[in-house]
Amino acid sequence: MAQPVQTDEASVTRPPLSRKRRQTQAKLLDAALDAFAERGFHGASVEEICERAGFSRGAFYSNYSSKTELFIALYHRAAAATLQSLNEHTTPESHAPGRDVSEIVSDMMTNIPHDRRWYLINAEFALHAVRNPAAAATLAAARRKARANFSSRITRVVAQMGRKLTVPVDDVVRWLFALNEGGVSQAYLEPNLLQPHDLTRQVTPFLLSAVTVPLED
Amino acid sequence: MAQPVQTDEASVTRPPLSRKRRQTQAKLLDAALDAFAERGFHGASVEEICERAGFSRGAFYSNYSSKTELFIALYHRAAAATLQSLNEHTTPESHAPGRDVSEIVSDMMTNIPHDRRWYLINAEFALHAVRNPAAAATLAAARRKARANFSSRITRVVAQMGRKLTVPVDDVVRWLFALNEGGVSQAYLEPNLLQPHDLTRQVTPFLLSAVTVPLED
DNA sequence: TGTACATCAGTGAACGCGCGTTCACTGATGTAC
DNA sequence: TGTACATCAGTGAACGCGCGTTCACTGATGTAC
Repeated sequence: MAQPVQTDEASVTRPPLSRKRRQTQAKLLDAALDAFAERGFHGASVEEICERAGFSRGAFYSNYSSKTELFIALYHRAAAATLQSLNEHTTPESHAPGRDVSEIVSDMMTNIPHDRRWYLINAEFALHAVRNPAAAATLAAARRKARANFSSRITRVVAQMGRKLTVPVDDVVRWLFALNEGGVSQAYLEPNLLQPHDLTRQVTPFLLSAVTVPLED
Repeated sequence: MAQPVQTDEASVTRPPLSRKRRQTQAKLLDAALDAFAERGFHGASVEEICERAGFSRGAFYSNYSSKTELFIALYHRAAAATLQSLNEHTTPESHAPGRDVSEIVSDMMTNIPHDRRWYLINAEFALHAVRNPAAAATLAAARRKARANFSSRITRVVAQMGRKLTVPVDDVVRWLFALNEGGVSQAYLEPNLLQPHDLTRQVTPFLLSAVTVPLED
């Protein structure tokens, strides 16, 4: 009865969903985004999600086989959207004149879109993933993609600015992401002291100066 | 009936707990540490905690008025223990000869005790705190204490090594904590790729070199 | 040192409610001729 | 264009179970004399 939206097994060909069905699922996912963000996975009831979306609980289970599956579908949708928005920001920054690598990379980092709801859902999924290897694999894969995006953009910018890195670019990206994650977390804890990207903006220039040198050619 | 262990209102003088009672509470807290770490706040049932501790649920409610209150008591106990262990590490590091500030601070950071259970409980509490101002205040206060500990130790070490900081020490400590939090989180997600303090150990030297200069006197 | 009584600490059965999930059903949409 | 039928999409009442919490109780510990 339920139509799994995500499946690990490939080769499970399924008839495409009707327009109506896709709309219903989108509304359920929108409602779930708000509900999970406000109350967390356990705190948000299936009934609340359905009410917000304007459907009955039966409709829910006609589209998703469980609350967990809905959460996973929501995660995938949001992760895909984030990745796409990263790919669209594809480094026009480096064309700006009179700026150095530190500033450009700092801008790249602070241009990472942030959304409180997505932060909360991501954090909850990450916490779940520490206890659950399958979820950890999903999350690690999503993060690898995001890091790969930054690795290639940073590599390009560094070369364009006539410099080179003294450590592997993948390490630098991990450091930047760790810094950003911790900084965003501090900001959400003390919202009147810090904005989400404040720490990242402050530290990234120091870090990039410390790991780049002029390209000897 | 229940004996609140923590109270915001001061001046509520209460007779001291008997030895037996303190033992019971300690056993319940020990059991809760394991149970909450393994299954999370919602996943761990009161019954499971009581079973692990070797008590009935009635004993539980004779000591704590609710599951939430137990969690908070657990958080305070663990936070106090962590802080105490930090205060005991009170910078004998700087006596070692032939080392620079970067290495010493890097050691300080990587000597922060880490415990998977405590990480999980802390992360869950932090997530809760983003949605709950009262919890945010509690958590922010605990973190301020931990940062203050590092601020004073770093200030001392930097001066002893004949250098000075180019940015406020409190900012540097925030950056180091953000980096550490993000790094530990990455490590718990990919435990076979990273150890909890790997990123911190790699980055701290870069960061400290970038923000210290020789002391001109 | 023994007795009577009060308080303390913990027991365990019962309650009740919220919530995830199921299922028999109905109206709407699509299809064949 | 109309009719008959099958499939689709969603309804909403009901189920049942797990879990947090309560409460009447009992045995252990402390106190007064």
